[in-house]
Amino acid sequence: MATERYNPRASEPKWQKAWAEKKLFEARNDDPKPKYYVLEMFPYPSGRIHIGHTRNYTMGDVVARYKRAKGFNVLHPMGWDAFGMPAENAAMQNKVHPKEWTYQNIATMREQLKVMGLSLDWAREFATCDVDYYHRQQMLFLDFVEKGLVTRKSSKVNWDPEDMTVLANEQVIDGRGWRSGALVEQRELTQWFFKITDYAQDLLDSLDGLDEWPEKVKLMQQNWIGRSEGLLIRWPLASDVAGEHELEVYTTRPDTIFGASFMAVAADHPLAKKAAETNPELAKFIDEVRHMGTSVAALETAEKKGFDTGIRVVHPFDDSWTLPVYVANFVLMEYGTGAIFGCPSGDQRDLDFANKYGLPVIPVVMPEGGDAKSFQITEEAYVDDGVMINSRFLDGMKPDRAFDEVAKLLEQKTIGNRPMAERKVNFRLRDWGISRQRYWGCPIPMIHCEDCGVVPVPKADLPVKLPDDVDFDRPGNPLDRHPTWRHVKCPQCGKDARRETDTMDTFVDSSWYFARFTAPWAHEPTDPRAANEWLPVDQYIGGIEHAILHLLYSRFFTRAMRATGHLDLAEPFKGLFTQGMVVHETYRVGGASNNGRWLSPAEVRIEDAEGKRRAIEIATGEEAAIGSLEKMSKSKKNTVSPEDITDGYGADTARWLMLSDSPPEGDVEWTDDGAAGAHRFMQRIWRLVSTAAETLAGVKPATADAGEAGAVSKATHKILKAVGEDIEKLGFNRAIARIYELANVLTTPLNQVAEGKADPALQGACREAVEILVHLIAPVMPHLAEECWETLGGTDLVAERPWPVFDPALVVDNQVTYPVQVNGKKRGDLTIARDADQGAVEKAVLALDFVQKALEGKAPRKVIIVPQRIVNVVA
RNA sequence: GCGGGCGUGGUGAAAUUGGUAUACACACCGGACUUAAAAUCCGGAGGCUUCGGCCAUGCGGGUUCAAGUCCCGCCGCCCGCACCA
Repeated sequence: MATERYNPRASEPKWQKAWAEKKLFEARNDDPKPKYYVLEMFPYPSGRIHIGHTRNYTMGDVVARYKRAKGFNVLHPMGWDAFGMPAENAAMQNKVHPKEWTYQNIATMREQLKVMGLSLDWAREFATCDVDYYHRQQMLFLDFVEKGLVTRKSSKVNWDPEDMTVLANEQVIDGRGWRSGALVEQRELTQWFFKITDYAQDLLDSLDGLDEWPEKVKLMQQNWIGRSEGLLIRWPLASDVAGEHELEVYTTRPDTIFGASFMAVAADHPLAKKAAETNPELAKFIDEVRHMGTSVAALETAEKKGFDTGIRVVHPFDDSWTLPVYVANFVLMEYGTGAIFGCPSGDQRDLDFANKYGLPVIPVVMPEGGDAKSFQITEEAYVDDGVMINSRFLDGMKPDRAFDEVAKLLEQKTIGNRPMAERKVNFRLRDWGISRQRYWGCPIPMIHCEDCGVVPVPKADLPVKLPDDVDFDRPGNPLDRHPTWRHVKCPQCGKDARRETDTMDTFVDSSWYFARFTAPWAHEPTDPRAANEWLPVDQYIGGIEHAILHLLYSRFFTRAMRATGHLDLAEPFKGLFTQGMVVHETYRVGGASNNGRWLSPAEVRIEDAEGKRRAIEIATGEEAAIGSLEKMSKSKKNTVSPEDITDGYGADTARWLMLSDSPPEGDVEWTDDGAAGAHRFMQRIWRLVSTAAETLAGVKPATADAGEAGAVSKATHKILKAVGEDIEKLGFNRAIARIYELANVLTTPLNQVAEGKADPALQGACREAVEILVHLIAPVMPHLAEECWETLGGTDLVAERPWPVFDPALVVDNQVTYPVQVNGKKRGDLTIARDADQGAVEKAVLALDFVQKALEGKAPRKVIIVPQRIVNVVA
């Protein structure tokens, strides 16, 4: 009888080797089985695997192993999102080449992932910094250029003058560069853009069809795309300004046009610039606005300020009505036309502005049933639905009718030789600027020639390889000061020309890697046949932090790849799942204030004193404040590395812990107790199986339908069904609870078997139950499952075996126990044959003691019988 | 400001989507085994109770035979976007 403890450190490598030798996880593109593509967002090789990765990849692996057992040809690949700034920062700080740093990290992290026993197809592995990969990305770029999906235009960027690079908005913290701390400047730079806005409407509409995506993510994308329907109105200028005779304004509320009391334009608006030429005070104001901070805090607290340009416009419906044009600091050049008309009564911001500058406030919408004569707006704008007032021919209409009326009338009027108004759909979504003044990224394959302009690198000359001989002793882009790399002949005229030295945003790399996995050996970016066969990804799993950018870019890229013939679908991810974070409580000595000192979990000892948990710093004996659960971060030192579990308890324990207790979309707390508990359960399974294994050796699995054995079979098949359903729905925590339940149910019978006290029927049922148990734990604890299977005499691997099939006859009971309520409160139970008709159930219920007592001899008012559920007697 | 979500034991959480509230786990308590401890196994447990019951899913109301679940109003927490016209 095997009674030793299960030793994961010995077993896990053994089974990993066995799987690898049989190449069980290598997907073949010509496999006739139905396909299933499961993918976890690939990691950035920062140095070490984080516990969050462990959770993410465990979830994907459970799905992959389950689907494989269900008979699918499963593609479950892994790669590395390997370009990006941290490699360059490391180069600057530690004098190590970004390439060396990156590949070193990849090597480390690959080994860490292998310890996890993930069923990954390592044959398809690649890193986005492989020349082989970015070569294909450059091919795609050129195809996009040819298709008109790429433009080059000037745009405002956050410029870090110290690091001499463009920063993304999220890299600007309180107006300063996140790394250098230098004050960020706004600069106009000519940049490369992908024309994602061409697909704005399609990207919005297609969200509807993504019914396996979280509503939350779809909503976030919808808001990000930000579609609005409005009217473009051309207001005549009272007198021409430097040849201009109109001001174009975009509005979603043309119905409020009679409430207009001023116009406001952005500081960068052409009209503002022209007016400033002759007005030094205005020029000064515009300059001030430009230098205002762009940080969230600055915007929130910034006072609404304006400056009257002296320019006047004429109201489209009243030649005698003129309105002043202000330059205002809250109007954005990037949205609409960079100009608005202000209707103070219907917009809080406009109202504040009007009150500040003494502009008229005319209420134009009032609540239905209100009194038009007395209705006034002073401090709070009225933004709800209602009826039009003070609006001449619009009076009495609802705002949406007034909208149409104004649109209809102004469309017919003309200004210059254009209509005075046009209906226009506006999007918040901007084109995707991909230029980065960095070294460690995919070079943009373009050449600047003085005579020919911007010329694409001929495909035959690809790849444009990053030069290795670069130095990072100075800030800025090393490609810009490389002695030879940037000098090149113009492919068109042959004259000396200059390479584009910008590289692509790393989001480009991650926007098509899922397609590359389908045929990573292909010479073209994709093998369209393979891509169309495997895609869309059936189940994509990753963090919510990518809900907008990565997922939106990938959706755009798939469309662009379709337009250029690389694949033939629009939506890359059929099912999306966003998993929660791994959190841990924090410890801090020296008070909760800012001067406190954070401690790592390893530095504290938890004591239980009179029911209260206390954390004591081991080194000093000082008590530390226990802080809330927070995302693991280096600054708060509440990180736990996967090795903390795998070194002691093994990969299966780590995998089990990551999926236990908490729903996968929510945060999971890492606790020592949890890890110990998961490990205890693993040992318990091993003990259950291994102690019974000898007695069960010659026993044939059999399903029993009666007696003690029948109860075992019944419970086992019910749980088998439930676990399958839970995994399909990614309800891993529920699946695990069911498995605990099965272990609890089997404990007594299996002990009987081990003690030789079981009859043949119970032995057969137990044999079957144990086999099912082993298959049920296999997706989560694959190594233990193999060890158990071997102990039971299995000659093949669980990893290559099919998922067990439950017997439908066993999951329904012949007898049903109805809870019986009287007036909605449970008073007892009724056990009756499953197929008893309503009449029989009612008769039996009314005969029950407690029901008779409650009815006091009277007839019930009503008896509600919900078949297979509940009975309620209304007295 | 706009949009969305959440609130259930000491703790993480279940609840077939309107049908027995608290499955499963952690922690806790008791028992067995042990010289002892660990490990393991068995058992207990929402609160109050006059032992008939009564009260409990953030608070208050409503719909319903029946509400954690649906509706209305509060309170609290979390997330996303944000000067978007």
